[in-house]
Amino acid sequence: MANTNGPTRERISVIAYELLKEKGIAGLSMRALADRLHIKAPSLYKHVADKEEIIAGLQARGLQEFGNAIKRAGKSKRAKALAYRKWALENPHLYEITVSIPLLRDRIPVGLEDGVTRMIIEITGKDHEHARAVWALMHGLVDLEIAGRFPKDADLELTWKRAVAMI
Amino acid sequence: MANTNGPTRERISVIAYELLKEKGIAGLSMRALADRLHIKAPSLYKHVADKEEIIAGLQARGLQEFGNAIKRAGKSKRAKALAYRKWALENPHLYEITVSIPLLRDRIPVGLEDGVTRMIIEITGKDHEHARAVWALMHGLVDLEIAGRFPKDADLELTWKRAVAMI
DNA sequence: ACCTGAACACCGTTCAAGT
DNA sequence: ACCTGAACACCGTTCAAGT
Repeated sequence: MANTNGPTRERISVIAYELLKEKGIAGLSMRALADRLHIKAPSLYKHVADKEEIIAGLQARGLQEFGNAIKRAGKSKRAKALAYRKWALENPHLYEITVSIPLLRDRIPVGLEDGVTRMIIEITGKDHEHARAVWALMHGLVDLEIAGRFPKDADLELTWKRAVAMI
Repeated sequence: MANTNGPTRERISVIAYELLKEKGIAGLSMRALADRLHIKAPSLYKHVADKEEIIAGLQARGLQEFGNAIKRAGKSKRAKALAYRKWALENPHLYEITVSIPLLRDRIPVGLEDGVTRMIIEITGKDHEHARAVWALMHGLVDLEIAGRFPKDADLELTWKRAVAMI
C-alpha cells in the first residue's frame, strides 16, 4: 500500500512552493522545508538529490505558469506587456527564482524555456533582436520595481505606457 | 603611533572589494574577509557594525564608479548606452551588488543614488517616465546577459543597436 | 584599543545506524 | 523503504576574556 502521508517528491514540491511564496528564496532552506514536513533534513535526501532539484522544480513551475499567464492575455502588445507586469508583481518570489538566479537548464523539462522565449518573441514579430530588447525592457521594469529602485512617487503606470509605446 | 598594518575600516573595504571582484557576492563572507586580513571573524566587529556596512560601502563605490563611467562617455544616447553595457560587463559583481540586491539607502552617502539616477534621466531629456523606461531597458539587457538568459548565438551588439533605436 | 576562543543559531550534505 | 542522530564544513554575530 502506498504511503499517502509520506513526504513523497510531490509533497515536497508542494511545500517548497508554499515556503517560497511565504518567505522568498532566502527562506527556502532544506531544514525549514523538512520542519514543515515533520521530518528531519537528512530524510529529504531519500526523495531528492539536492536543493538544486527543488529549485529546478520551482523554476519549471514558474516558467509554466508565467507562460500560461501571457498566453491567456489579450493579443495586443499592450495586453501582453501588462500581463507580464501583473504576473511578476503577483508572484514576485516565483518570478525571482525563475529569472533572477541561474536557470538550471539541465534539470527542467526540455523546451520549457524555449517555449516561453519563443512566445515573447512572437509578441513583437519575427525579429529576434528586437524581441530581446522588448523582453529586456519588461524584465528591467519589473526587476527595478520589485527591487524598489524607482522613487515612491514614480508613476509606473505611465512608465509602462511609455515603454509599450517604445516597442 | 598609529597602527598602519591593522585592519582599519579602510583596509577592510579594500579587501572586501578584492573578494567581491574575485568570488562574487556569494564568496563575500565575514569569515573569508577576516582570513585575508589575517584576523579572526569576531575582530571585524571592532571596526564595522555588521556585514551590511561592508555591503553599503561597496554599493557606494559601485554607484560612484558607475556614475563616472557614464559621465566620461560621449554625449550621445548611443555612447551613453554602450558605456552602460561596457561598465556592467566589466564589473559584473559590482554591478550586481549595486543594483540587483536591495540598496542600503540609509547607509550610503546622501545624493549618491539621486546623482546617478538624475544623470540617467538627463540622457533622454526631461521626461522622467520615459527615462525610467530607458533605464529599465538597459538594466534588463545587462541583467539578462549576465544571467546567461540569451542564447549563445544571440547577436547582442545588434540587440543593443535596436534598443538604442527604440529610445 | 585590538584581538581571541567559545558559543549560539543558522546553512547543505553525508553516512552509519535503526525500524 | 524510510527516517534518525551525529558529524562535517560552512554562515553572521555576541561576549567574556586576554594583551
